[in-house]
Amino acid sequence: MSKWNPKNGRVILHVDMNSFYASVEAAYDPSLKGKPIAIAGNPEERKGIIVTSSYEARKKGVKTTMPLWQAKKLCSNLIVMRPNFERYRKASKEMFNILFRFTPFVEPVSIDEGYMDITECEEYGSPIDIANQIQKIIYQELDLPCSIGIAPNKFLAKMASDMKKPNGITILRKRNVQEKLWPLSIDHMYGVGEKTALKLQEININTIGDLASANRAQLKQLLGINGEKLQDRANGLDKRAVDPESIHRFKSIGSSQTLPYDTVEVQDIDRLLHTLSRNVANRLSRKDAAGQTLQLMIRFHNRKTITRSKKINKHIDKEEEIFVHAKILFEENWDGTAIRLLGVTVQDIITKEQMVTQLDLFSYQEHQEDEKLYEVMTHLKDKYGDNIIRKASFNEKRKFDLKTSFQKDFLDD
DNA sequence: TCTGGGGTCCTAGGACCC
DNA sequence: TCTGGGGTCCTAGGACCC
Repeated sequence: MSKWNPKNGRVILHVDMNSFYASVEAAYDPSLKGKPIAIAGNPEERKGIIVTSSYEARKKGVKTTMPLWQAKKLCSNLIVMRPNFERYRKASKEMFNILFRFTPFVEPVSIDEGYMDITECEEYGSPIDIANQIQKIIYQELDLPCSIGIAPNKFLAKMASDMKKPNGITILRKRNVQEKLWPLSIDHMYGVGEKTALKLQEININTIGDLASANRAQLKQLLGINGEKLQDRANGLDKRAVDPESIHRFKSIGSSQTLPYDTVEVQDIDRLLHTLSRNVANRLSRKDAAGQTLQLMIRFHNRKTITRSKKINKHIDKEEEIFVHAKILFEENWDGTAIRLLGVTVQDIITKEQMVTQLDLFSYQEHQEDEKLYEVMTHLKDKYGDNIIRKASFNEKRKFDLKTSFQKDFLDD
């Protein structure tokens, strides 16, 4: 077997579990196998939409996010189950542990899919051998089906894993892009959603091949930087590394909930805000983290949705702190009409460990500077009054530097 | 009879600083 | 009375994904 050669490039796998939640349920209760299953929320609480469905249900036209009543109309013998996230998280963990047997370069991207960089995994055989082994082990040990894409980069691997479902293994080499990728409809491209597809179709870009050869300047004008990124991908180019650490660098933690009925009752609203704040606080505490920005989402009765956020002068992680800030934002932004959904998210998250480091730096450097500046400002305010800064004209302002000339003025005094 | 909940990344305008 | 432009932070919203 040939040694690794930089010229050969990387070998990336994308492992994608097939109708994951439904498959986990069927593995748990084998009597469900071969039957049309759907995982859906409770319609009594206005959460009756399809989260996932088995292939048997999909054959009848059942699709993710479809309202439950609509799915039942298409598939009268549909077996409907509530989601059991504990069960799915456990299966997910076991699945990723199997991937880690081959390499530490595993990047989970969601509960049911992940990338692997197997460039240096020759000891386990060729890429296709490895994909076969992974698929077999996941099936034997967990009784779960998956599709695997093999390619020189993440984008192509992702597109490849989508080509054969369920239980597929697809190799997508750069030299096959023209034949295998370009004929695909533009709305099948990863990264192209409904809005972008419409925009592209308007300028006569209907396939991935059309995008690959489109006028780059026009794309940039239409979609901004994303236009160039998508065109590179359409040409099979994607330099993103498989990053096993990305899972640890989470940036926000949030919780949102649709109310069983629209409400204007302050008790209902407060109860929900407390529940959401508690959810977020619990998850922050499990990750030993805190965040500096609080975001509130309000969906009104007419589905109009707004988000309002506020940066706070400290990192927060307790239920009460989160609640108080969420409540303030709510009061500032509620027009008194009925509420459908509320969401609370903590952003700008850092771990407690990082917080200690930052605090140390702050107290030894910036804090001292701040104190000096505060003295200066107090002095100037006493001398010139409260509006000194606001009164200064543009011209005067640009001549002065708060930190230097104000201090100089003060020290010369 | 409609349309959940968890995220990430990007953009854009105004404030503010230099 | 005339008067710039670049960089960063904050906030709101949009697009996308599973």
